[in-house]
Amino acid sequence: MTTPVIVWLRHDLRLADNPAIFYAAQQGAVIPVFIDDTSQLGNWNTGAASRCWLHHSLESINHEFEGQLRLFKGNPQDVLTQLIKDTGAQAIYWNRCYTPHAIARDSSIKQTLKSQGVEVFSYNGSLLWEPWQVSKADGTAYKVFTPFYRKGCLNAAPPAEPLSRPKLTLFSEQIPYQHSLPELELLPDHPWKNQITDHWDISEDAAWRLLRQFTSERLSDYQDARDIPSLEGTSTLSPYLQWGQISPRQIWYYSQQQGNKPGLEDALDTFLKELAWREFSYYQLYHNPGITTENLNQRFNRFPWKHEAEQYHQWQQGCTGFPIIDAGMRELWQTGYMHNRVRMLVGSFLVKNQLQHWHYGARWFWDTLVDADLASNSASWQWVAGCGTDAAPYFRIFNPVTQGQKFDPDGSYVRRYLPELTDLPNRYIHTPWEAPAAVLSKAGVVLGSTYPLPILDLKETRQAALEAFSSIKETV
DNA sequence: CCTGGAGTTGTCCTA
DNA sequence: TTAGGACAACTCCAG
Repeated sequence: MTTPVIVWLRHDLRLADNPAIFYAAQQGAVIPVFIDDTSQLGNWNTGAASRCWLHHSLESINHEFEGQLRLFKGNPQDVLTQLIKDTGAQAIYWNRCYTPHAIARDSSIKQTLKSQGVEVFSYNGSLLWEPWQVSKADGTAYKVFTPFYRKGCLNAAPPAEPLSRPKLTLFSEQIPYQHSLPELELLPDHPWKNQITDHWDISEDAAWRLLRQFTSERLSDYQDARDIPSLEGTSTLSPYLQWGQISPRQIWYYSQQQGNKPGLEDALDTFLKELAWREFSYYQLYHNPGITTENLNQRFNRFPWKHEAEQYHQWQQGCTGFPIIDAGMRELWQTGYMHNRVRMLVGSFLVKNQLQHWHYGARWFWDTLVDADLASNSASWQWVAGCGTDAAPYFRIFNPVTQGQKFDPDGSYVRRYLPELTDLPNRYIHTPWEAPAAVLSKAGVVLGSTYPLPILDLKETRQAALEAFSSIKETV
């Protein structure tokens, strides 16, 4: 029997286009390993919704490994050292992670294992371009998306072509201290977990079904449909990307192949640009590891945030009295996902109408999103708050009523998540407080009882936000 | 070196 | 009813 080699899986739970598995398979009997890292990831341990997703991902990929996926819990350094000793593995393979703590953890482990004579091979399995390979002519990092993408990325060497799914020889000996999946306790002891996973088919095959369906049926309408939250206009591939059930390279090349038809140019370009936004988030996090907690624009360090526990709670629970906001927050709670446009609206509401710190929004999203991604989450919250790279201008304050009327004109998104408003006519679906008493009563709506009254005044809070933003201007 | 146009996702007021 | 301008400051980048 050949010497076994370890593949340490993290955010790359797929068999195809997985460089670590691909190259390990050429070397010997593969020991696929997943470790629930209980050391600490800098206060960013995997959130509850993501752990649900992870549970099902591991279950699914374990089938692909014929039940030979080895699960552990603990400090990866310790687990791997022990495992190498016990199995006689001579080499370990992994695909890179790009969050600050993972980079530090992996480079330390790499150094230690190498000093013990173990070969360590790491690959890019989750980005189109390595963050250190894209820079301006003067060598510094881009700060604006469009030149980053158009000049920096598109003029660089193209992403590697996806790798095929290798034939594997699997290591089959017993490892006495490995865990079963339930022993990892990834699922919360709460019925909420079922709501989340009922909405998703979690596997590498499911990711591909989604991509094929998206490119064949939905790409052509992507430009317009992606803004309408009641439609399935977006790809919803984000959680699969986050856990690596599909790779960005697979999406990049497959969608270009399928979208290479007259009339699809613009839609394809817009879709690829969304993948590039994911890249840009990782790029920003790599070059500014502090963005998970610190304002990129330090002027915001003196922004007069308020923290009102009750208002925060109303936002979290989707009880603000603004239907599009509440529908979004309840979509998040029920499905672990929220439509992109609605994410912007609830973000703007928390940060600008409520003047609460973006940290609170980022934390809640981190815990409740199945696609929670430290890079995208941090960069996007800073974007909404106005303190990030290429941020939304301070005066861009979304009006939840106007946005609701524009992007959910028939209220079908709102009604899906707020059944208590089902019978309200379209005319009042985004402004129930303006409905005459007779209309409310006919619809069975009692404001303040079956559905909340608005918790704030949009006009006043908008004005307060403009003043707060003007208070931190450089010239003042 | 300087100069000027452009930059993910809006809203409100005025004419 | 609809279109246009105001609402900052700053970075990137082509000329």
